[in-house]
Amino acid sequence: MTPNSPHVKFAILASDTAIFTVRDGELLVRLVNVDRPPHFKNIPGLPGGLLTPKETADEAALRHIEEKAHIKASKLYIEQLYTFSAVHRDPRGRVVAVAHTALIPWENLSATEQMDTNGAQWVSVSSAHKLAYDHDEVLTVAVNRLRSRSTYTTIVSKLMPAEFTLSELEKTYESILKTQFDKRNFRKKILKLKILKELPHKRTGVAFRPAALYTFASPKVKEIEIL
Amino acid sequence: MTPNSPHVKFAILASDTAIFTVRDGELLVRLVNVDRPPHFKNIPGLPGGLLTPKETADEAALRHIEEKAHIKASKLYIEQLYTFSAVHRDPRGRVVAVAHTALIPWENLSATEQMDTNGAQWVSVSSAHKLAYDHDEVLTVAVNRLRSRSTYTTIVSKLMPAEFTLSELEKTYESILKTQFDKRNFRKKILKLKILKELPHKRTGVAFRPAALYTFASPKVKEIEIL
DNA sequence: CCAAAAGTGTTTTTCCTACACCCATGT
DNA sequence: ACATGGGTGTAGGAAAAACACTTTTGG
Repeated sequence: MTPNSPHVKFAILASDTAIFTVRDGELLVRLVNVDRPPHFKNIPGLPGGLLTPKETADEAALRHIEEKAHIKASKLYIEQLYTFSAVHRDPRGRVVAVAHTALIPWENLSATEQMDTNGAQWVSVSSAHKLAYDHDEVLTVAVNRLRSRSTYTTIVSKLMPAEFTLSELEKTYESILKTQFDKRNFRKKILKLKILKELPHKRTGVAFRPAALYTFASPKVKEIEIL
Repeated sequence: MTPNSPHVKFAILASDTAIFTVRDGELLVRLVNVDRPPHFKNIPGLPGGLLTPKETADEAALRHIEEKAHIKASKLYIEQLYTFSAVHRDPRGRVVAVAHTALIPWENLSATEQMDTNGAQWVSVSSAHKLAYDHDEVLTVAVNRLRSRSTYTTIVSKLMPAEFTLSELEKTYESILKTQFDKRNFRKKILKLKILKELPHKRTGVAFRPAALYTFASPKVKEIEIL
């Protein structure tokens, strides 16, 4: 069996993505409408689709994000998650899916991207169930991996806007990990890691004491014990 | 483009595996001979091969491990690593590879499995270079992931035999992480985690004080801060 | 009795946790 | 002046790090 034997070209490759953001202390995922009768009639699912011969799994993921989730792909951070290769995961035939996780700060979304449009919508992760294909499983793996990676990498940086307060960062961690932190201890811990830079200006236009603004010192997601 | 259009079945799926073991404080990887002229003439590479329509990526990985690395697959622990989908990663055509990491304690290998046979050989990770296909990259990703996971999961349990001493466990960590630990502090730390069970008997037949034997309390690989 | 690895305890320092009040601003 | 979230310090306990000698066995 070699790559030139036509009979080995049986599989179809797909790419599905769990796109996350955090709004008002809640972890959201972007779902799209899946309408593929007879198996799926207007069922929510993760945005995704087939690979073309000339693109990598990442490129296909980004393309389908634009086409189906209606979010500009260049604004997203994307990571490969897991490849789902169960023989009957797609009822229509053998489709192997390379799943991805994508992250975007809510503030970086345009007004239309924040909206529910063209069958795409932002849904709280806790209420995203009964998805098409094996997307319940994909989403579970994605959320678990995001939780896990939040504790030993700087991946949360990809959910924060360019400038943010320490309280906002704390709320983001709390919404991902579903825990509460002590404000003073959280600040001490994060600042000791030296992964943030304090900015010279402060948040203005609020009806209370203006908070100091921070930014991540490096755009790279680094492995470092966080919490 | 649907799964029924024949032109989307362009890709060939493969599965490659980095099989690791530790012998004498050295991390080894199993390499096989790749002989696919004109591109690869007797070049070392990771064991792997194509998927058939009826098997998952994991099943294909285990099958190729038996066929090419000549190691009984049921003895291995296997985890999916990453899917490599670069368009030209295989010079013969579009082949997407789902790479895996497999682990086995050296002591669990049979005499023939420990040997270099049929083009398969155990090679120190530090001297495994110039591999076929993109296997240099695959191996780098595999080693980095193994290192990383050693610090926050109990994955090292899959490199330890059923019974081992604390010194042997320490040496295994040291060979993976390329660091040295203080014997006393290492013991305190590991024992405090309660992931080991002390066995009632001791190592016999050695020309020095017999060491207490331990085993992992659970066969599962768990996420827990280790080092 | 020697060689070899096993096993152990203390001190110091760092880190974690729990906890409550004053501060700066806009309205 | 008040409402709102911002920002801070300390004490006590736990964990980490540094460090060297005694023990047990086979030969």
